[in-house]
Amino acid sequence: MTPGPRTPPSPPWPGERFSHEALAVVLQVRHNGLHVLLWQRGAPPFEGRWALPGGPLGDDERLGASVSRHLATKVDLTDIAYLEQLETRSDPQRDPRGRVLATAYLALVSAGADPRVPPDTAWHPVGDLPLTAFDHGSIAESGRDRLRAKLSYTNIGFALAPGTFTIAQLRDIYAASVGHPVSATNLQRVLTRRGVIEPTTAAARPTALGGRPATLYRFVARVLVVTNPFAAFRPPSLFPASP
Amino acid sequence: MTPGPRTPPSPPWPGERFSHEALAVVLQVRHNGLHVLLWQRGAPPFEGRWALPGGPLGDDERLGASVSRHLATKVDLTDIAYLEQLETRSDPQRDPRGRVLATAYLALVSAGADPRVPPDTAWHPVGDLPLTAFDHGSIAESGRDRLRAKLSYTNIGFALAPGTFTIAQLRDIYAASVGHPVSATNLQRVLTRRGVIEPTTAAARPTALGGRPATLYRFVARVLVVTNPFAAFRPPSLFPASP
DNA sequence: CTCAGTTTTAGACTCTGAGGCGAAAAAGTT
DNA sequence: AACTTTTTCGCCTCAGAGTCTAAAACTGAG
Repeated sequence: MTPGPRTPPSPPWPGERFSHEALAVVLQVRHNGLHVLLWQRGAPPFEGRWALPGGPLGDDERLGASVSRHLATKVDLTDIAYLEQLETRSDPQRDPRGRVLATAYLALVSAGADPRVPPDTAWHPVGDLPLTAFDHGSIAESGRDRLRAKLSYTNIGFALAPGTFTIAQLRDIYAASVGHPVSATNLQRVLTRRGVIEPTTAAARPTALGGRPATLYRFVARVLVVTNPFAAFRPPSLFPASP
Repeated sequence: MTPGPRTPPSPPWPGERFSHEALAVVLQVRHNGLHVLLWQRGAPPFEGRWALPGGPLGDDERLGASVSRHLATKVDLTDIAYLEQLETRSDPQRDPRGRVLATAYLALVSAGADPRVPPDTAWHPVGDLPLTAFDHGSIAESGRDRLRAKLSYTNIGFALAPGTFTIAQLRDIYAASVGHPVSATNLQRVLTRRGVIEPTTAAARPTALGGRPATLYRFVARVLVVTNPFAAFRPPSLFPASP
């Protein structure tokens, strides 16, 4: 046997090398509003401004794993119900210290969960951000937009809602996320018809101050499923029948 | 005046540095099929296999510009009607020579254009790819899926169709892209109702062998516009009227 | 213990608009 | 005049919006 790899000597990779960081837009519905997790920088540049959690990509690490690792120090990992790559920013000027590429992820935390976060981090309403560092403000908005779009044609709500919930709770979660009122009646009908949510058998009630106890619902699947929206572009069910 | 920048001395950026390349999934409808532009590697690794066009990110270059630059050597720049970032691949093993991050872009070329390409590059049916190098096969499929999804809820067809076209031509383009037959009748009504296409006044006919001359249509806008699909999640038009 | 009040769910209707499907009409060519 | 291809029209279905009402199930007062 010839020892070592069989690959012929390959030329060194021609390009430059770049610093790279993984960032997370962590979103959660709290207090009937959509919030994003930010931490306040304690050192220049942008000292005092708020930044997305994240950090440098590890030597032998994939980007998704890197986000998870960095988030582990900010929020409990098990609280992240969904993670999806958003986009990669490459503006050479985006970091005044030098060039750093950044790949941003969208991370969702279920409502109700209240992970411990370090003292320098806090949840901010995504519609009313504080002064942000770098390009993190626009990245956060990009994450918010992605979530809003996906809410309408996927079951991504599973990552925002607790494991079991009433329609009223779900309405509040959706309303907070999309940024405008949502009809509970329509929401219930549309989501059940699509097969996205289902009532639990042991429909019970958690608490209230009088009033009919609500049925508890749950999401049928807890992985992303897109509902085929436009019949216009589905494969036709019927073809001109052969004579 | 104090000379030089005012920023206090900042610590060096902590992370490693990574090679980074920009790749393009260049799609075009040709011969009634959706094709992707690939070039055949002439050297290891993956010698003889087909790869996406692209190359190393430049020192002071943004990713989008890098794709354009690398494409310029493969196809005429002006033939790229649309460019959009797809995703960033970070598997440490994706290149056997060493770690290279790759950011892929989706690039669309209008049907009818026939850019000169170098001798080692060729168009391949995206539904029947040859042996591909690295993870380029799955990236190409990812681009195809993105295009298919966007065809249904955006006007992205403007980048696939020539400046002016008949409904029949457009039907063929859509059918080739989505991979199944499309009804010309429905396509015309849906796209005009959405305000995506419009008939040209000088509706004329190019050629045929008998038959009614077709009206020439054009896309109203040649930048991406998404049509708000789900009224379910639009802001409600009516509120419970105050008494 | 019962009854009134409250709160919320759940279901019944109707209405609208988008899209699917098929056939007739239009406008050329041979 | 026959043929061909495209356009246009009408009808049907279905998803979703919006409104209203009945029913359910709890709280608290009498």
